[in-house]
Amino acid sequence: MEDLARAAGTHKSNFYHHFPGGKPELLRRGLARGLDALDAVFEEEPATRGPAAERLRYILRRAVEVEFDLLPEVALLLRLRGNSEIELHALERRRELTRRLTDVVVAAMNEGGIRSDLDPHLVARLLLGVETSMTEWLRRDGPADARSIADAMLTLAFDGLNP
Amino acid sequence: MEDLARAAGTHKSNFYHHFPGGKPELLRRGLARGLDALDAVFEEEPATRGPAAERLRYILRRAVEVEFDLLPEVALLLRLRGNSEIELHALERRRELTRRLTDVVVAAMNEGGIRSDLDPHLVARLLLGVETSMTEWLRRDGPADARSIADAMLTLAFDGLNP
DNA sequence: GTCTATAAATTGATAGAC
DNA sequence: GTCTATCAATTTATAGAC
Repeated sequence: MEDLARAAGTHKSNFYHHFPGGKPELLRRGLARGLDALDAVFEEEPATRGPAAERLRYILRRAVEVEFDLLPEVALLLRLRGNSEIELHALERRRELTRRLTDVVVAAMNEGGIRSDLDPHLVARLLLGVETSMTEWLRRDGPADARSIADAMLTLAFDGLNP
Repeated sequence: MEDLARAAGTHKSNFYHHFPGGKPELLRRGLARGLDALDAVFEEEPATRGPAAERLRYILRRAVEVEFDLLPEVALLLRLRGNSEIELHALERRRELTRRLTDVVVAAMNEGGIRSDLDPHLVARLLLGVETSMTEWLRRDGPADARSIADAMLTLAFDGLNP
């Protein structure tokens, strides 16, 4: 909290004065921002219509963009342990995200848009794992932009490494 | 430390009595175990000879097995922040692992074993990201074993989702 | 609104009895 | 070797002056 107040150019006491709720509320809001942004992707028009395989591609691409925009918040989602009510609630929301992604994977399999010989829940977890693990090395000022990273990620996920 | 001592069926003081170095040494050893195990995979015979694409498949498969065997230790590698000398050293070793994996990816590309239109360093990061993110949901007593998870992961990475 | 000072709780670690 | 008691540092949070 000392470091945060310093970064904001003030003191801890002033920070608490202007920000009721303290550390737990800070965590709650950060997690909510990341989760809301990822939830919102599923509500975007291209994520709700058309072939499920295309919706899946869209969602994965937009998720990379969200990570670029909300890097600290999404990074929090990678580090949840469930050590408090706030973390438990965020974990449940993260699981709900996995379920929504799984639903799209299942739909794409049923439509024949993607291969159907893999466990859809496992596929969703692996895809979400690639996404969230990016927060470890993504930098908004890094050499690659969101689009090129999403391109590579989608090529890897859909076309595979085989030549 | 209280929780750890309790889990070991004793008290903090007794824990410190039998384990010089305290918390930092505990972290150092945990990280070293995970890193040593992953390093060792690269030294195994199938990882050192034959087509690079096959070596890559072998390394990724063995990494899943290592995660099953050393779940808590490998999970630590996902949460490094560099807040101490110990973490900085572990981060450097984790980067070295990424470099070794990148080398195999580059070799596979040069041999024509995998597609070469992607940035090899990015590919290595994405693959390592899938691996490390598994520690979030892998359970040794879970429904799937290491082999079937590795199978699915390799199918996804090499053949892709396209039908 | 912003500061200094300090309370209150947690926790990494040790002393010392037995 | 194992325990109780406690220290000491850290850190979350507040009181109260200005």
